[in-house]
Amino acid sequence: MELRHLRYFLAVAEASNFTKAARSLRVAQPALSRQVQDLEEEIGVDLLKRSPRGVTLTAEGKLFLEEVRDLLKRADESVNKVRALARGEYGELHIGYSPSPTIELLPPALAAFQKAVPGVKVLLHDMSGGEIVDGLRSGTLHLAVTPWVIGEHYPDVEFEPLRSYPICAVLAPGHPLARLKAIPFEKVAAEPLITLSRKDYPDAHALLERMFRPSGLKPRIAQECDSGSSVVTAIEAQRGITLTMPVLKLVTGKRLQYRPLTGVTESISVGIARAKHGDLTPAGEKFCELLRKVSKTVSKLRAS
Amino acid sequence: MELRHLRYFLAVAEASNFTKAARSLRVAQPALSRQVQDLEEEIGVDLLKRSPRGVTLTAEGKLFLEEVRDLLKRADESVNKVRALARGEYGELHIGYSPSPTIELLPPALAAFQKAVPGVKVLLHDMSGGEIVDGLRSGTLHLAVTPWVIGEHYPDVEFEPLRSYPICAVLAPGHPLARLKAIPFEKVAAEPLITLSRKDYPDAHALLERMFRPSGLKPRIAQECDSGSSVVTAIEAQRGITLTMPVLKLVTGKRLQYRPLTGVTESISVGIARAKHGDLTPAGEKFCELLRKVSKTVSKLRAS
DNA sequence: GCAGAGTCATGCCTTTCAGGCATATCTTGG
DNA sequence: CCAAGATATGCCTGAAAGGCATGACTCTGC
Repeated sequence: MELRHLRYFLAVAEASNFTKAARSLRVAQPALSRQVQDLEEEIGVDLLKRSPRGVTLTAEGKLFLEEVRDLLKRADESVNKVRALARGEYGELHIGYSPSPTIELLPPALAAFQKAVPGVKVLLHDMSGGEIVDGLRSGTLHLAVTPWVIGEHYPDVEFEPLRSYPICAVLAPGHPLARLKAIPFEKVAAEPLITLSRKDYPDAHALLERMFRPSGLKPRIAQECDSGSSVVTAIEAQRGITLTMPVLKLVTGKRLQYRPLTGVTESISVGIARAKHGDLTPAGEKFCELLRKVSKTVSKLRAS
Repeated sequence: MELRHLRYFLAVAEASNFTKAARSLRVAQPALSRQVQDLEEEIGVDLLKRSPRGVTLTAEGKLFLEEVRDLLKRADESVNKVRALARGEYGELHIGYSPSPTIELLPPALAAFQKAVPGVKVLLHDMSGGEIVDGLRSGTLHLAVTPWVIGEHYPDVEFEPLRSYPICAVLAPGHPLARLKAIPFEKVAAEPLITLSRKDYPDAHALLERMFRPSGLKPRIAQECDSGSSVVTAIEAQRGITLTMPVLKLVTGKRLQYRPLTGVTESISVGIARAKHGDLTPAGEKFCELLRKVSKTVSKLRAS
């Protein structure tokens, strides 16, 4: 049985007439007649009652007609779905991200994406840096928007920087250093530090090492937290300070003080991470394109 | 696109390997390779990533695989449904009937049928004689189990008698004639009669005429009812008597008295009515077969 | 580093079968 | 009783599915 048989049967059933169906299918009537005969023979059931003034459906034919209509419709829909997926207009896009550091990029990009390609479901996964790398390598994530320490490499994962942020000190409002407009690195280095956990955020620790190495100093890590919000709480509780990028102001508002550092060259990039060889779906590519566009707009805005 | 393409794609996707898939499909590998190429070309999407050690699915391929699995399964099920219908093991059977007169036949036949062919839904329609004839002619009903006056003919409807019942008089318990063991027809003819309505049950009236004609007497119809239960109520209320078959005892129990008639040759048959040329589904034929079987069993039982 | 085994693709030929044309058969309507 | 219109049948052709041999490529194991 082939789809041809079903298409032919459908045409005959709808026309109640071989001759007319043959015309609409642009085949000769005998060819059509034989194909339908073959179909009936193969399934072993008479579907049509032939008469010299057309055909009528048997009870079996009526049932089969319904089934065939459904089958052909589904076949069509299946092909269209796949084509839509190929055009990036259908499917799911799993994106790993860190909420706070991506606040400048992700929300506008998401809005633009949903407007441009409403057929694609975007699934956001709030994950730590380590989980993101694992997710990309295993294929669970299609891409990630995340901070990245330039110079750190993971096999099979590549990073495309979009925004670069200087590193600043974050203090509780009452902290003695808060009186300075800019804080020299040596002063900061002496303070107890609140950091993200080494297990979940190896990058953050790699960055710390890079910052401290030239000076020969050692960081005094007072506490490791497993999320950004815990860090904020710890700082408010006067347990220490932390070093991170200034965009977090957008999240923490006036609860914490941000001060630029002097004597530090390292910076934090935020951008797109993706698997090196697992090729991205068109929807994913489109999303990257939008992220780049948003990043350009934001860069201009900040420069002016 | 033909089902062949889908079957081939499915085999390749499941084997992740053209060569093995070709073996399981019993075609040569190049033939398979080309068919899948044709499929990809037709839908315009790459479904497989070829490599020198097998194939893997693209994202589009994964989606299409799911669709194809479903499609092929449904195609298979459709054919099986139609075959089951042709074998009489699937579908619906609309049966018109009169509840009381068919009490000997229908319940046992229904039970046997549901046991033998559980895939067929039997839909019972409680209808008057006239409605049954209309239903059979229009095709709403596949068949009917109903009383029939032998000798009455309707175009396009044929009747097969299964059981034949004598006609008896039905009286309220206190009725004067109830003292007789058997009632001569002339005595009955003088009584006021309760009948079914002429509009809905032309047969019942045809039967009355046949009974009265030889004697030259005229029936005194006191009341026409539109259902058997109304007749029962009217008799209990002493409005008159009625003439019908003795099986109704099984329904009315001791509420009414049944007395045989003398001097009457007419009888009432109960059996299968069906459209003359609209051929019955196999399920319908099977049901008729069971009715005949039940009728034989009952006849033997009553004879002994 | 190379041979070998495995992969999928390509070229060429054969075979199958869908499709076209002519025509037979049947029923209905005028 | 014939014409019109329906489906089925016989015969032939051509497109395309399939088979075989082979090519191109990549891993694996020696």
